[in-house]
Amino acid sequence: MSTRKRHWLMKSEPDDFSIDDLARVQVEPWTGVRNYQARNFMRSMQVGDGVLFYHSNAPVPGIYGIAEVATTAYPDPSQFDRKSKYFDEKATREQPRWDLVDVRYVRTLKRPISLDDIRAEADALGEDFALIRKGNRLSVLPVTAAQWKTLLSLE
DNA sequence: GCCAACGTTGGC
DNA sequence: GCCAACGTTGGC
Repeated sequence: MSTRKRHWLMKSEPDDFSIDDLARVQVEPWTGVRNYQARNFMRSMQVGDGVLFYHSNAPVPGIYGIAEVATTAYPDPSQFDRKSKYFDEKATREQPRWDLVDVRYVRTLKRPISLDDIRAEADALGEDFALIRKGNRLSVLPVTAAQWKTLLSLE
């Protein structure tokens, strides 16, 4: 099965895991997503899909780099780990609740695209762009090809 | 199934 | 650290 490459935006707190960390390790399992909508987006990802790496809770929140999806979704091991802060006692190996994908480093932006920059393009990005919708807290969200192009033109 | 209480996200 | 927004939980 093969469909066209899709695009996503994934948020990370840089104190926890930044684009520089991804550049160092190259490939990282995107652990800790505990929101069903975000999980479902990861389940629909395909290897090679483009990822905008977004820093949240940062001095300047925004897009700092590009990554790509390196695996399809599989169970997030931290849900079974009693010592992990992501442990979920309702998850079992037979019936996992939470999935993740591995993400591979592609490049760091020459110039980060700040949330302010992104908001300034709200008209071009459209009402449906979840990142700048009021109150949005999704940590994994879809980006259309047109939005991807618009965003990267701001670099 | 409703909804109040609670927890989390994330910008500021 | 504050707080608005929103998701989840659990009593009923």
